[in-house]
Amino acid sequence: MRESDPPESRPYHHGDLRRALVEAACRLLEREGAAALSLRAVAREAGVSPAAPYHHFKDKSELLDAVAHEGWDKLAIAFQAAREAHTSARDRVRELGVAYVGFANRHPDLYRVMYDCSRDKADMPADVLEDENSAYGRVKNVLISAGADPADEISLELATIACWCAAHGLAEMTSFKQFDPLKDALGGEEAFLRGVLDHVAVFTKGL
Amino acid sequence: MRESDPPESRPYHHGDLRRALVEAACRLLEREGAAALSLRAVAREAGVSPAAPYHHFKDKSELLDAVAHEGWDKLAIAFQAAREAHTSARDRVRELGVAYVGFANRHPDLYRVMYDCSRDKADMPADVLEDENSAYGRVKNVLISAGADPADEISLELATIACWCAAHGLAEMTSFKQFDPLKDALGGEEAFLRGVLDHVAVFTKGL
DNA sequence: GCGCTATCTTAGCGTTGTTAAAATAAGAAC
DNA sequence: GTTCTTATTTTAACAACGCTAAGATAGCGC
Repeated sequence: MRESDPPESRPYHHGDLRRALVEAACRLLEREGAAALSLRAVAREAGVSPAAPYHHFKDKSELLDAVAHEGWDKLAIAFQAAREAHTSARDRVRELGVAYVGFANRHPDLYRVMYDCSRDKADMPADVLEDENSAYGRVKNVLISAGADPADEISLELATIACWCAAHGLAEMTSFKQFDPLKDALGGEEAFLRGVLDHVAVFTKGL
Repeated sequence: MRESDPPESRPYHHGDLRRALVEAACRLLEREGAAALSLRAVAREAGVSPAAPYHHFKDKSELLDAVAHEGWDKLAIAFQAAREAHTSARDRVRELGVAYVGFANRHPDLYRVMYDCSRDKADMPADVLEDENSAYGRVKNVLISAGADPADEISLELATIACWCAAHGLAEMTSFKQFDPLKDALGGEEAFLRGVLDHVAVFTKGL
């Protein structure tokens, strides 16, 4: 009785419904946007009844948490790509920001879910902040490799947060139409991002 | 038949229901938070039927627009207070940021409504950006008074946007619990804000 | 084979945003 | 001052939502 799985219609027990639900949610998010992401719609997309998800997630927000986690993983991948291939310290920091904002622009609804979850919990996922290879840790490392003093932990932390805040703010605002003329004048979205991020000079204290 | 207006129970026609609804919404926002801000709850708070608002607002989002507008006005007032009493250029820019983030911290749910509205329309309210005395214009002026070249319009615009993005990002993230140790180390929330904002050095190009 | 338990479905509750139709009041026309 | 018109408000209803309780189904240990 499932439409997208014609041959041997799915068994009563799904196998890994939890996984299927998260994927259905991501699919919906891309296809219909964040406003359309209801629990019932996700269940529909996965081909199960509206009550089925409650055996795998305590409530809707727990499903969204799982989606958000998926998002942070994807962001980490996008970051990895940006790390290579830039020589100057300034470039590396900036390009990390470009990658970050670029990700948010490519997946605006997913990005929204990610931050809504964080805000509701007043916390970002622990692994985003603590891991050496996490997004946050990576910014910190680039700052160090750019000359920031690793011994001055407080200043390093503040600089990292400043970077992150600017990137997050920009991620939420780049799509504002008011900036269109400026983007045109600079020759495109990416040039605009670089322009803004170049004004977030986190080096003033370090070099 | 209205509880909070005992003597001559309100007339059938309200007088200025539009105004009353916006105020009821603001009251609800402070008292119960953004999650509780339903159209029906607002109508309830104003003492009218669930359908009454539709004669003054096309739909819920239009009511929220009005609430958001109220918010931008309040922010402008908070900005006004911050303008005075700081000598160094750097101080003035930073304190504008502190005022901004402070406002967001004092009215987190209102701030959320303000930005959600902007995002849905992919635009901030025109008067926030265009007015000379608007928040945006004020940042620009402070940057000029701090030495930025008013002739280099593009760079000035980029710097202003950088400031705004950092402030917005910080506004949405200051309440994250991960930053608590750092706040303690620095001696409080305000010191933390100043610390972060000092790393957003938008002057590198100008002075 | 039997029962146990996890999984899924059906049915239903209370809430929401929104609309349609009827009720009410205020103002204009005469 | 009565009547007509129009703006405002109410009642009633719809579909969709999150969530819960009850029962159906099926895999697994025995």
